[in-house]
Amino acid sequence: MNTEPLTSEAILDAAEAALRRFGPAKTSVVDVARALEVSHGSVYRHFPSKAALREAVTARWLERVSAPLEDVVTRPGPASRRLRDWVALLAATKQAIARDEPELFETFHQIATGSRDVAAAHVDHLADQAARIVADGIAAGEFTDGDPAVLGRAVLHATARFHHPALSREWGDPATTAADLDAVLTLILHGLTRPE
Amino acid sequence: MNTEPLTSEAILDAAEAALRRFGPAKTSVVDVARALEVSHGSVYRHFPSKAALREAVTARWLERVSAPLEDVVTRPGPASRRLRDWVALLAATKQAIARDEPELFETFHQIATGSRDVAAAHVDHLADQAARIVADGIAAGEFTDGDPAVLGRAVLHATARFHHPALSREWGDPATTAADLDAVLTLILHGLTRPE
DNA sequence: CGACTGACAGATATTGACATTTGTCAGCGG
DNA sequence: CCGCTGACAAATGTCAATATCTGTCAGTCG
Repeated sequence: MNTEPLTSEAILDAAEAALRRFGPAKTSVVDVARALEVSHGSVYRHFPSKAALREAVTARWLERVSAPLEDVVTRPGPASRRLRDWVALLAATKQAIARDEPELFETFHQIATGSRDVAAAHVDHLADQAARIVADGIAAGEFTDGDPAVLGRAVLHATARFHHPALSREWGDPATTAADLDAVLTLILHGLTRPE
Repeated sequence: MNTEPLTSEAILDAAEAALRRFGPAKTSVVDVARALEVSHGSVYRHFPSKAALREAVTARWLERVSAPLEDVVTRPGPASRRLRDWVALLAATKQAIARDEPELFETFHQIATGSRDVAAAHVDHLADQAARIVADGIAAGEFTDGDPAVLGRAVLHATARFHHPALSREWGDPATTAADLDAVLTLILHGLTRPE
């Protein structure tokens, strides 16, 4: 048969492919093992449970979501522009996946609501990225003073409607959604209160 | 038997009581009719379907949510204070119901996701209330210029995490949640950009 | 020896016969 | 007449028998 050794990476690839094809409800560990032409017992040598396997798939997938965002965080330019682009990219990415890969998106959402750890780590990661842009803006004198950690978290919360999976049903027409997000971003950047 | 005529209001009362007692999944039209000591056929003379009946219950219940908010909209005082209180009251009301009346809350959420009309009307109503406070603030020179309708909607969207039923799972500790909402409200009212 | 298998027990999901519910309507009674 | 009833068909829900799946582990193979 196959002389290649079975790796965790190969299992993750097969698991992701199976989740894409069958969806979270219809994907069994046996399905994944069958695709790799091994017994399902072998899969359990690499992952302690089905839940752990699905979490690993989700973690890897979330990493692929946040990696391109990192570029926006570290690139040069005004913080206000980068914060706008960062949120817009985050929202566009999540919305595109919800539209084009509903199976994987549902898996992610299920795990995010089920086991808190993976989701919480992702949220912390995003909040940190936002906080770093805010910190840059404060350092450059572009933004008003404040705790970057608190402000980054607030930016993420204020834009939750446009990137939180639980609200994917609200994402109707992309143009309207983009306009609504733009209004919220303008509100965050300018604020309501008139400067003295 | 009972000589009183059967009214839509009486049916709504009975339906709400039944939903509270049995929950949305276990409440049948027959249950509602039995409580009123009529046949279930009579209920269908007042509401064309079970879905319509549940929507009517939800609409009446949503009205009871937004009525107290109206007081905050029309009362005197600075717009910034009223906007803060309005959002805080909206969030606190939704969160209290999610905690204390999970049955009714689940019914509402189910209908909100299922049939768009009732939910959309409620969202429009709330956006309008926010817009009126914003309009007051602009008229008083307290807020910067802008379209109140757009800004009211943006305020509702930016605070969705704290009152949208789909995100009720995120409402963990009330103190932390209140602090997070406070950070978002401060962000909205002050904005990030430093005034020149 | 270490990676893998395959049989196994307990947990979970599927199926299909059965019961309840939704929604309609002809007709009863005030 | 008008509001209500109750019998009914179709849709939906329930439940127990059955099948599949998860997770374990003693044993096989290279």
